[in-house]
Amino acid sequence: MATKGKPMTYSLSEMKDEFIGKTGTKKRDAYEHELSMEVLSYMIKKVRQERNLTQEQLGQLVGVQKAQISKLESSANSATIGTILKVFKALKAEISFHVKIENRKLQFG
Amino acid sequence: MATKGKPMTYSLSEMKDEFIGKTGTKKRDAYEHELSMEVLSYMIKKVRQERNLTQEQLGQLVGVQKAQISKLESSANSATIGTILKVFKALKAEISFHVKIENRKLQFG
DNA sequence: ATAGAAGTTTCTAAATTTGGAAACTTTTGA
DNA sequence: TCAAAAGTTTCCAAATTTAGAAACTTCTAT
Repeated sequence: MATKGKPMTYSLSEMKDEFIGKTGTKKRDAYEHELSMEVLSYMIKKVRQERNLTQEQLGQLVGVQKAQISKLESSANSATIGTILKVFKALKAEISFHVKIENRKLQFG
Repeated sequence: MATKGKPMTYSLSEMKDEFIGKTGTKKRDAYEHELSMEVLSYMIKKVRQERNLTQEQLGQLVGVQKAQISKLESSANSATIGTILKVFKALKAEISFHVKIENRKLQFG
């Protein structure tokens, strides 16, 4: 898709800034928060597929029925860290957490 | 601390391989699992300190009593993803998750 | 088109987390 | 040294997650 003069590639951050709002705005915060909420569900599913496993097979590896895998893949935000780690362990996948401290003043009171 | 001839710097992975065991060994797996279990607790505390907050102040930001913050900082593995995200949001910190798929065959049956 | 595989939803009970409140312990700074 | 601040632990109840089982829906390959 050609446009006139404007570069066609943006980094993900730049796109977020432009279309969603700069880091710190309410809209961006909400977006990032929702993104984080569902990213783990997506990851579990993605890795399972990468491993060519059905939910039932993964369930066996974890030691639960397929229904629990399905629920996790649809919404992991209410799952405990321990549960998530158990699943990734069964998938032979290493998960790591990275924290970035934003340069904004905290408000409270 | 000087030694003869041997380089003094290792990457974290190399050190893990040498002192704990290669990825895939039971010992390494156990280590990684335990590490993941507690890293979030550590991160919450670290970021809070980085922000120069007491547990009570962070509690106010999150909307809970300081006791809950203390419990989270001592053991986050049983907390839900949602709870963890709520705390990091209050700390104005972005958390991201990274998954690395290990190249090992899965066994099940 | 269709049957079976794969995935989703619902109901239920047990297990566990969340959070308050208060007592307790440790740390800190004067 | 000591009092106050900061952090931890315990008890309890409400809220929520976990998991099984089964019914239901969607997907897939023939």
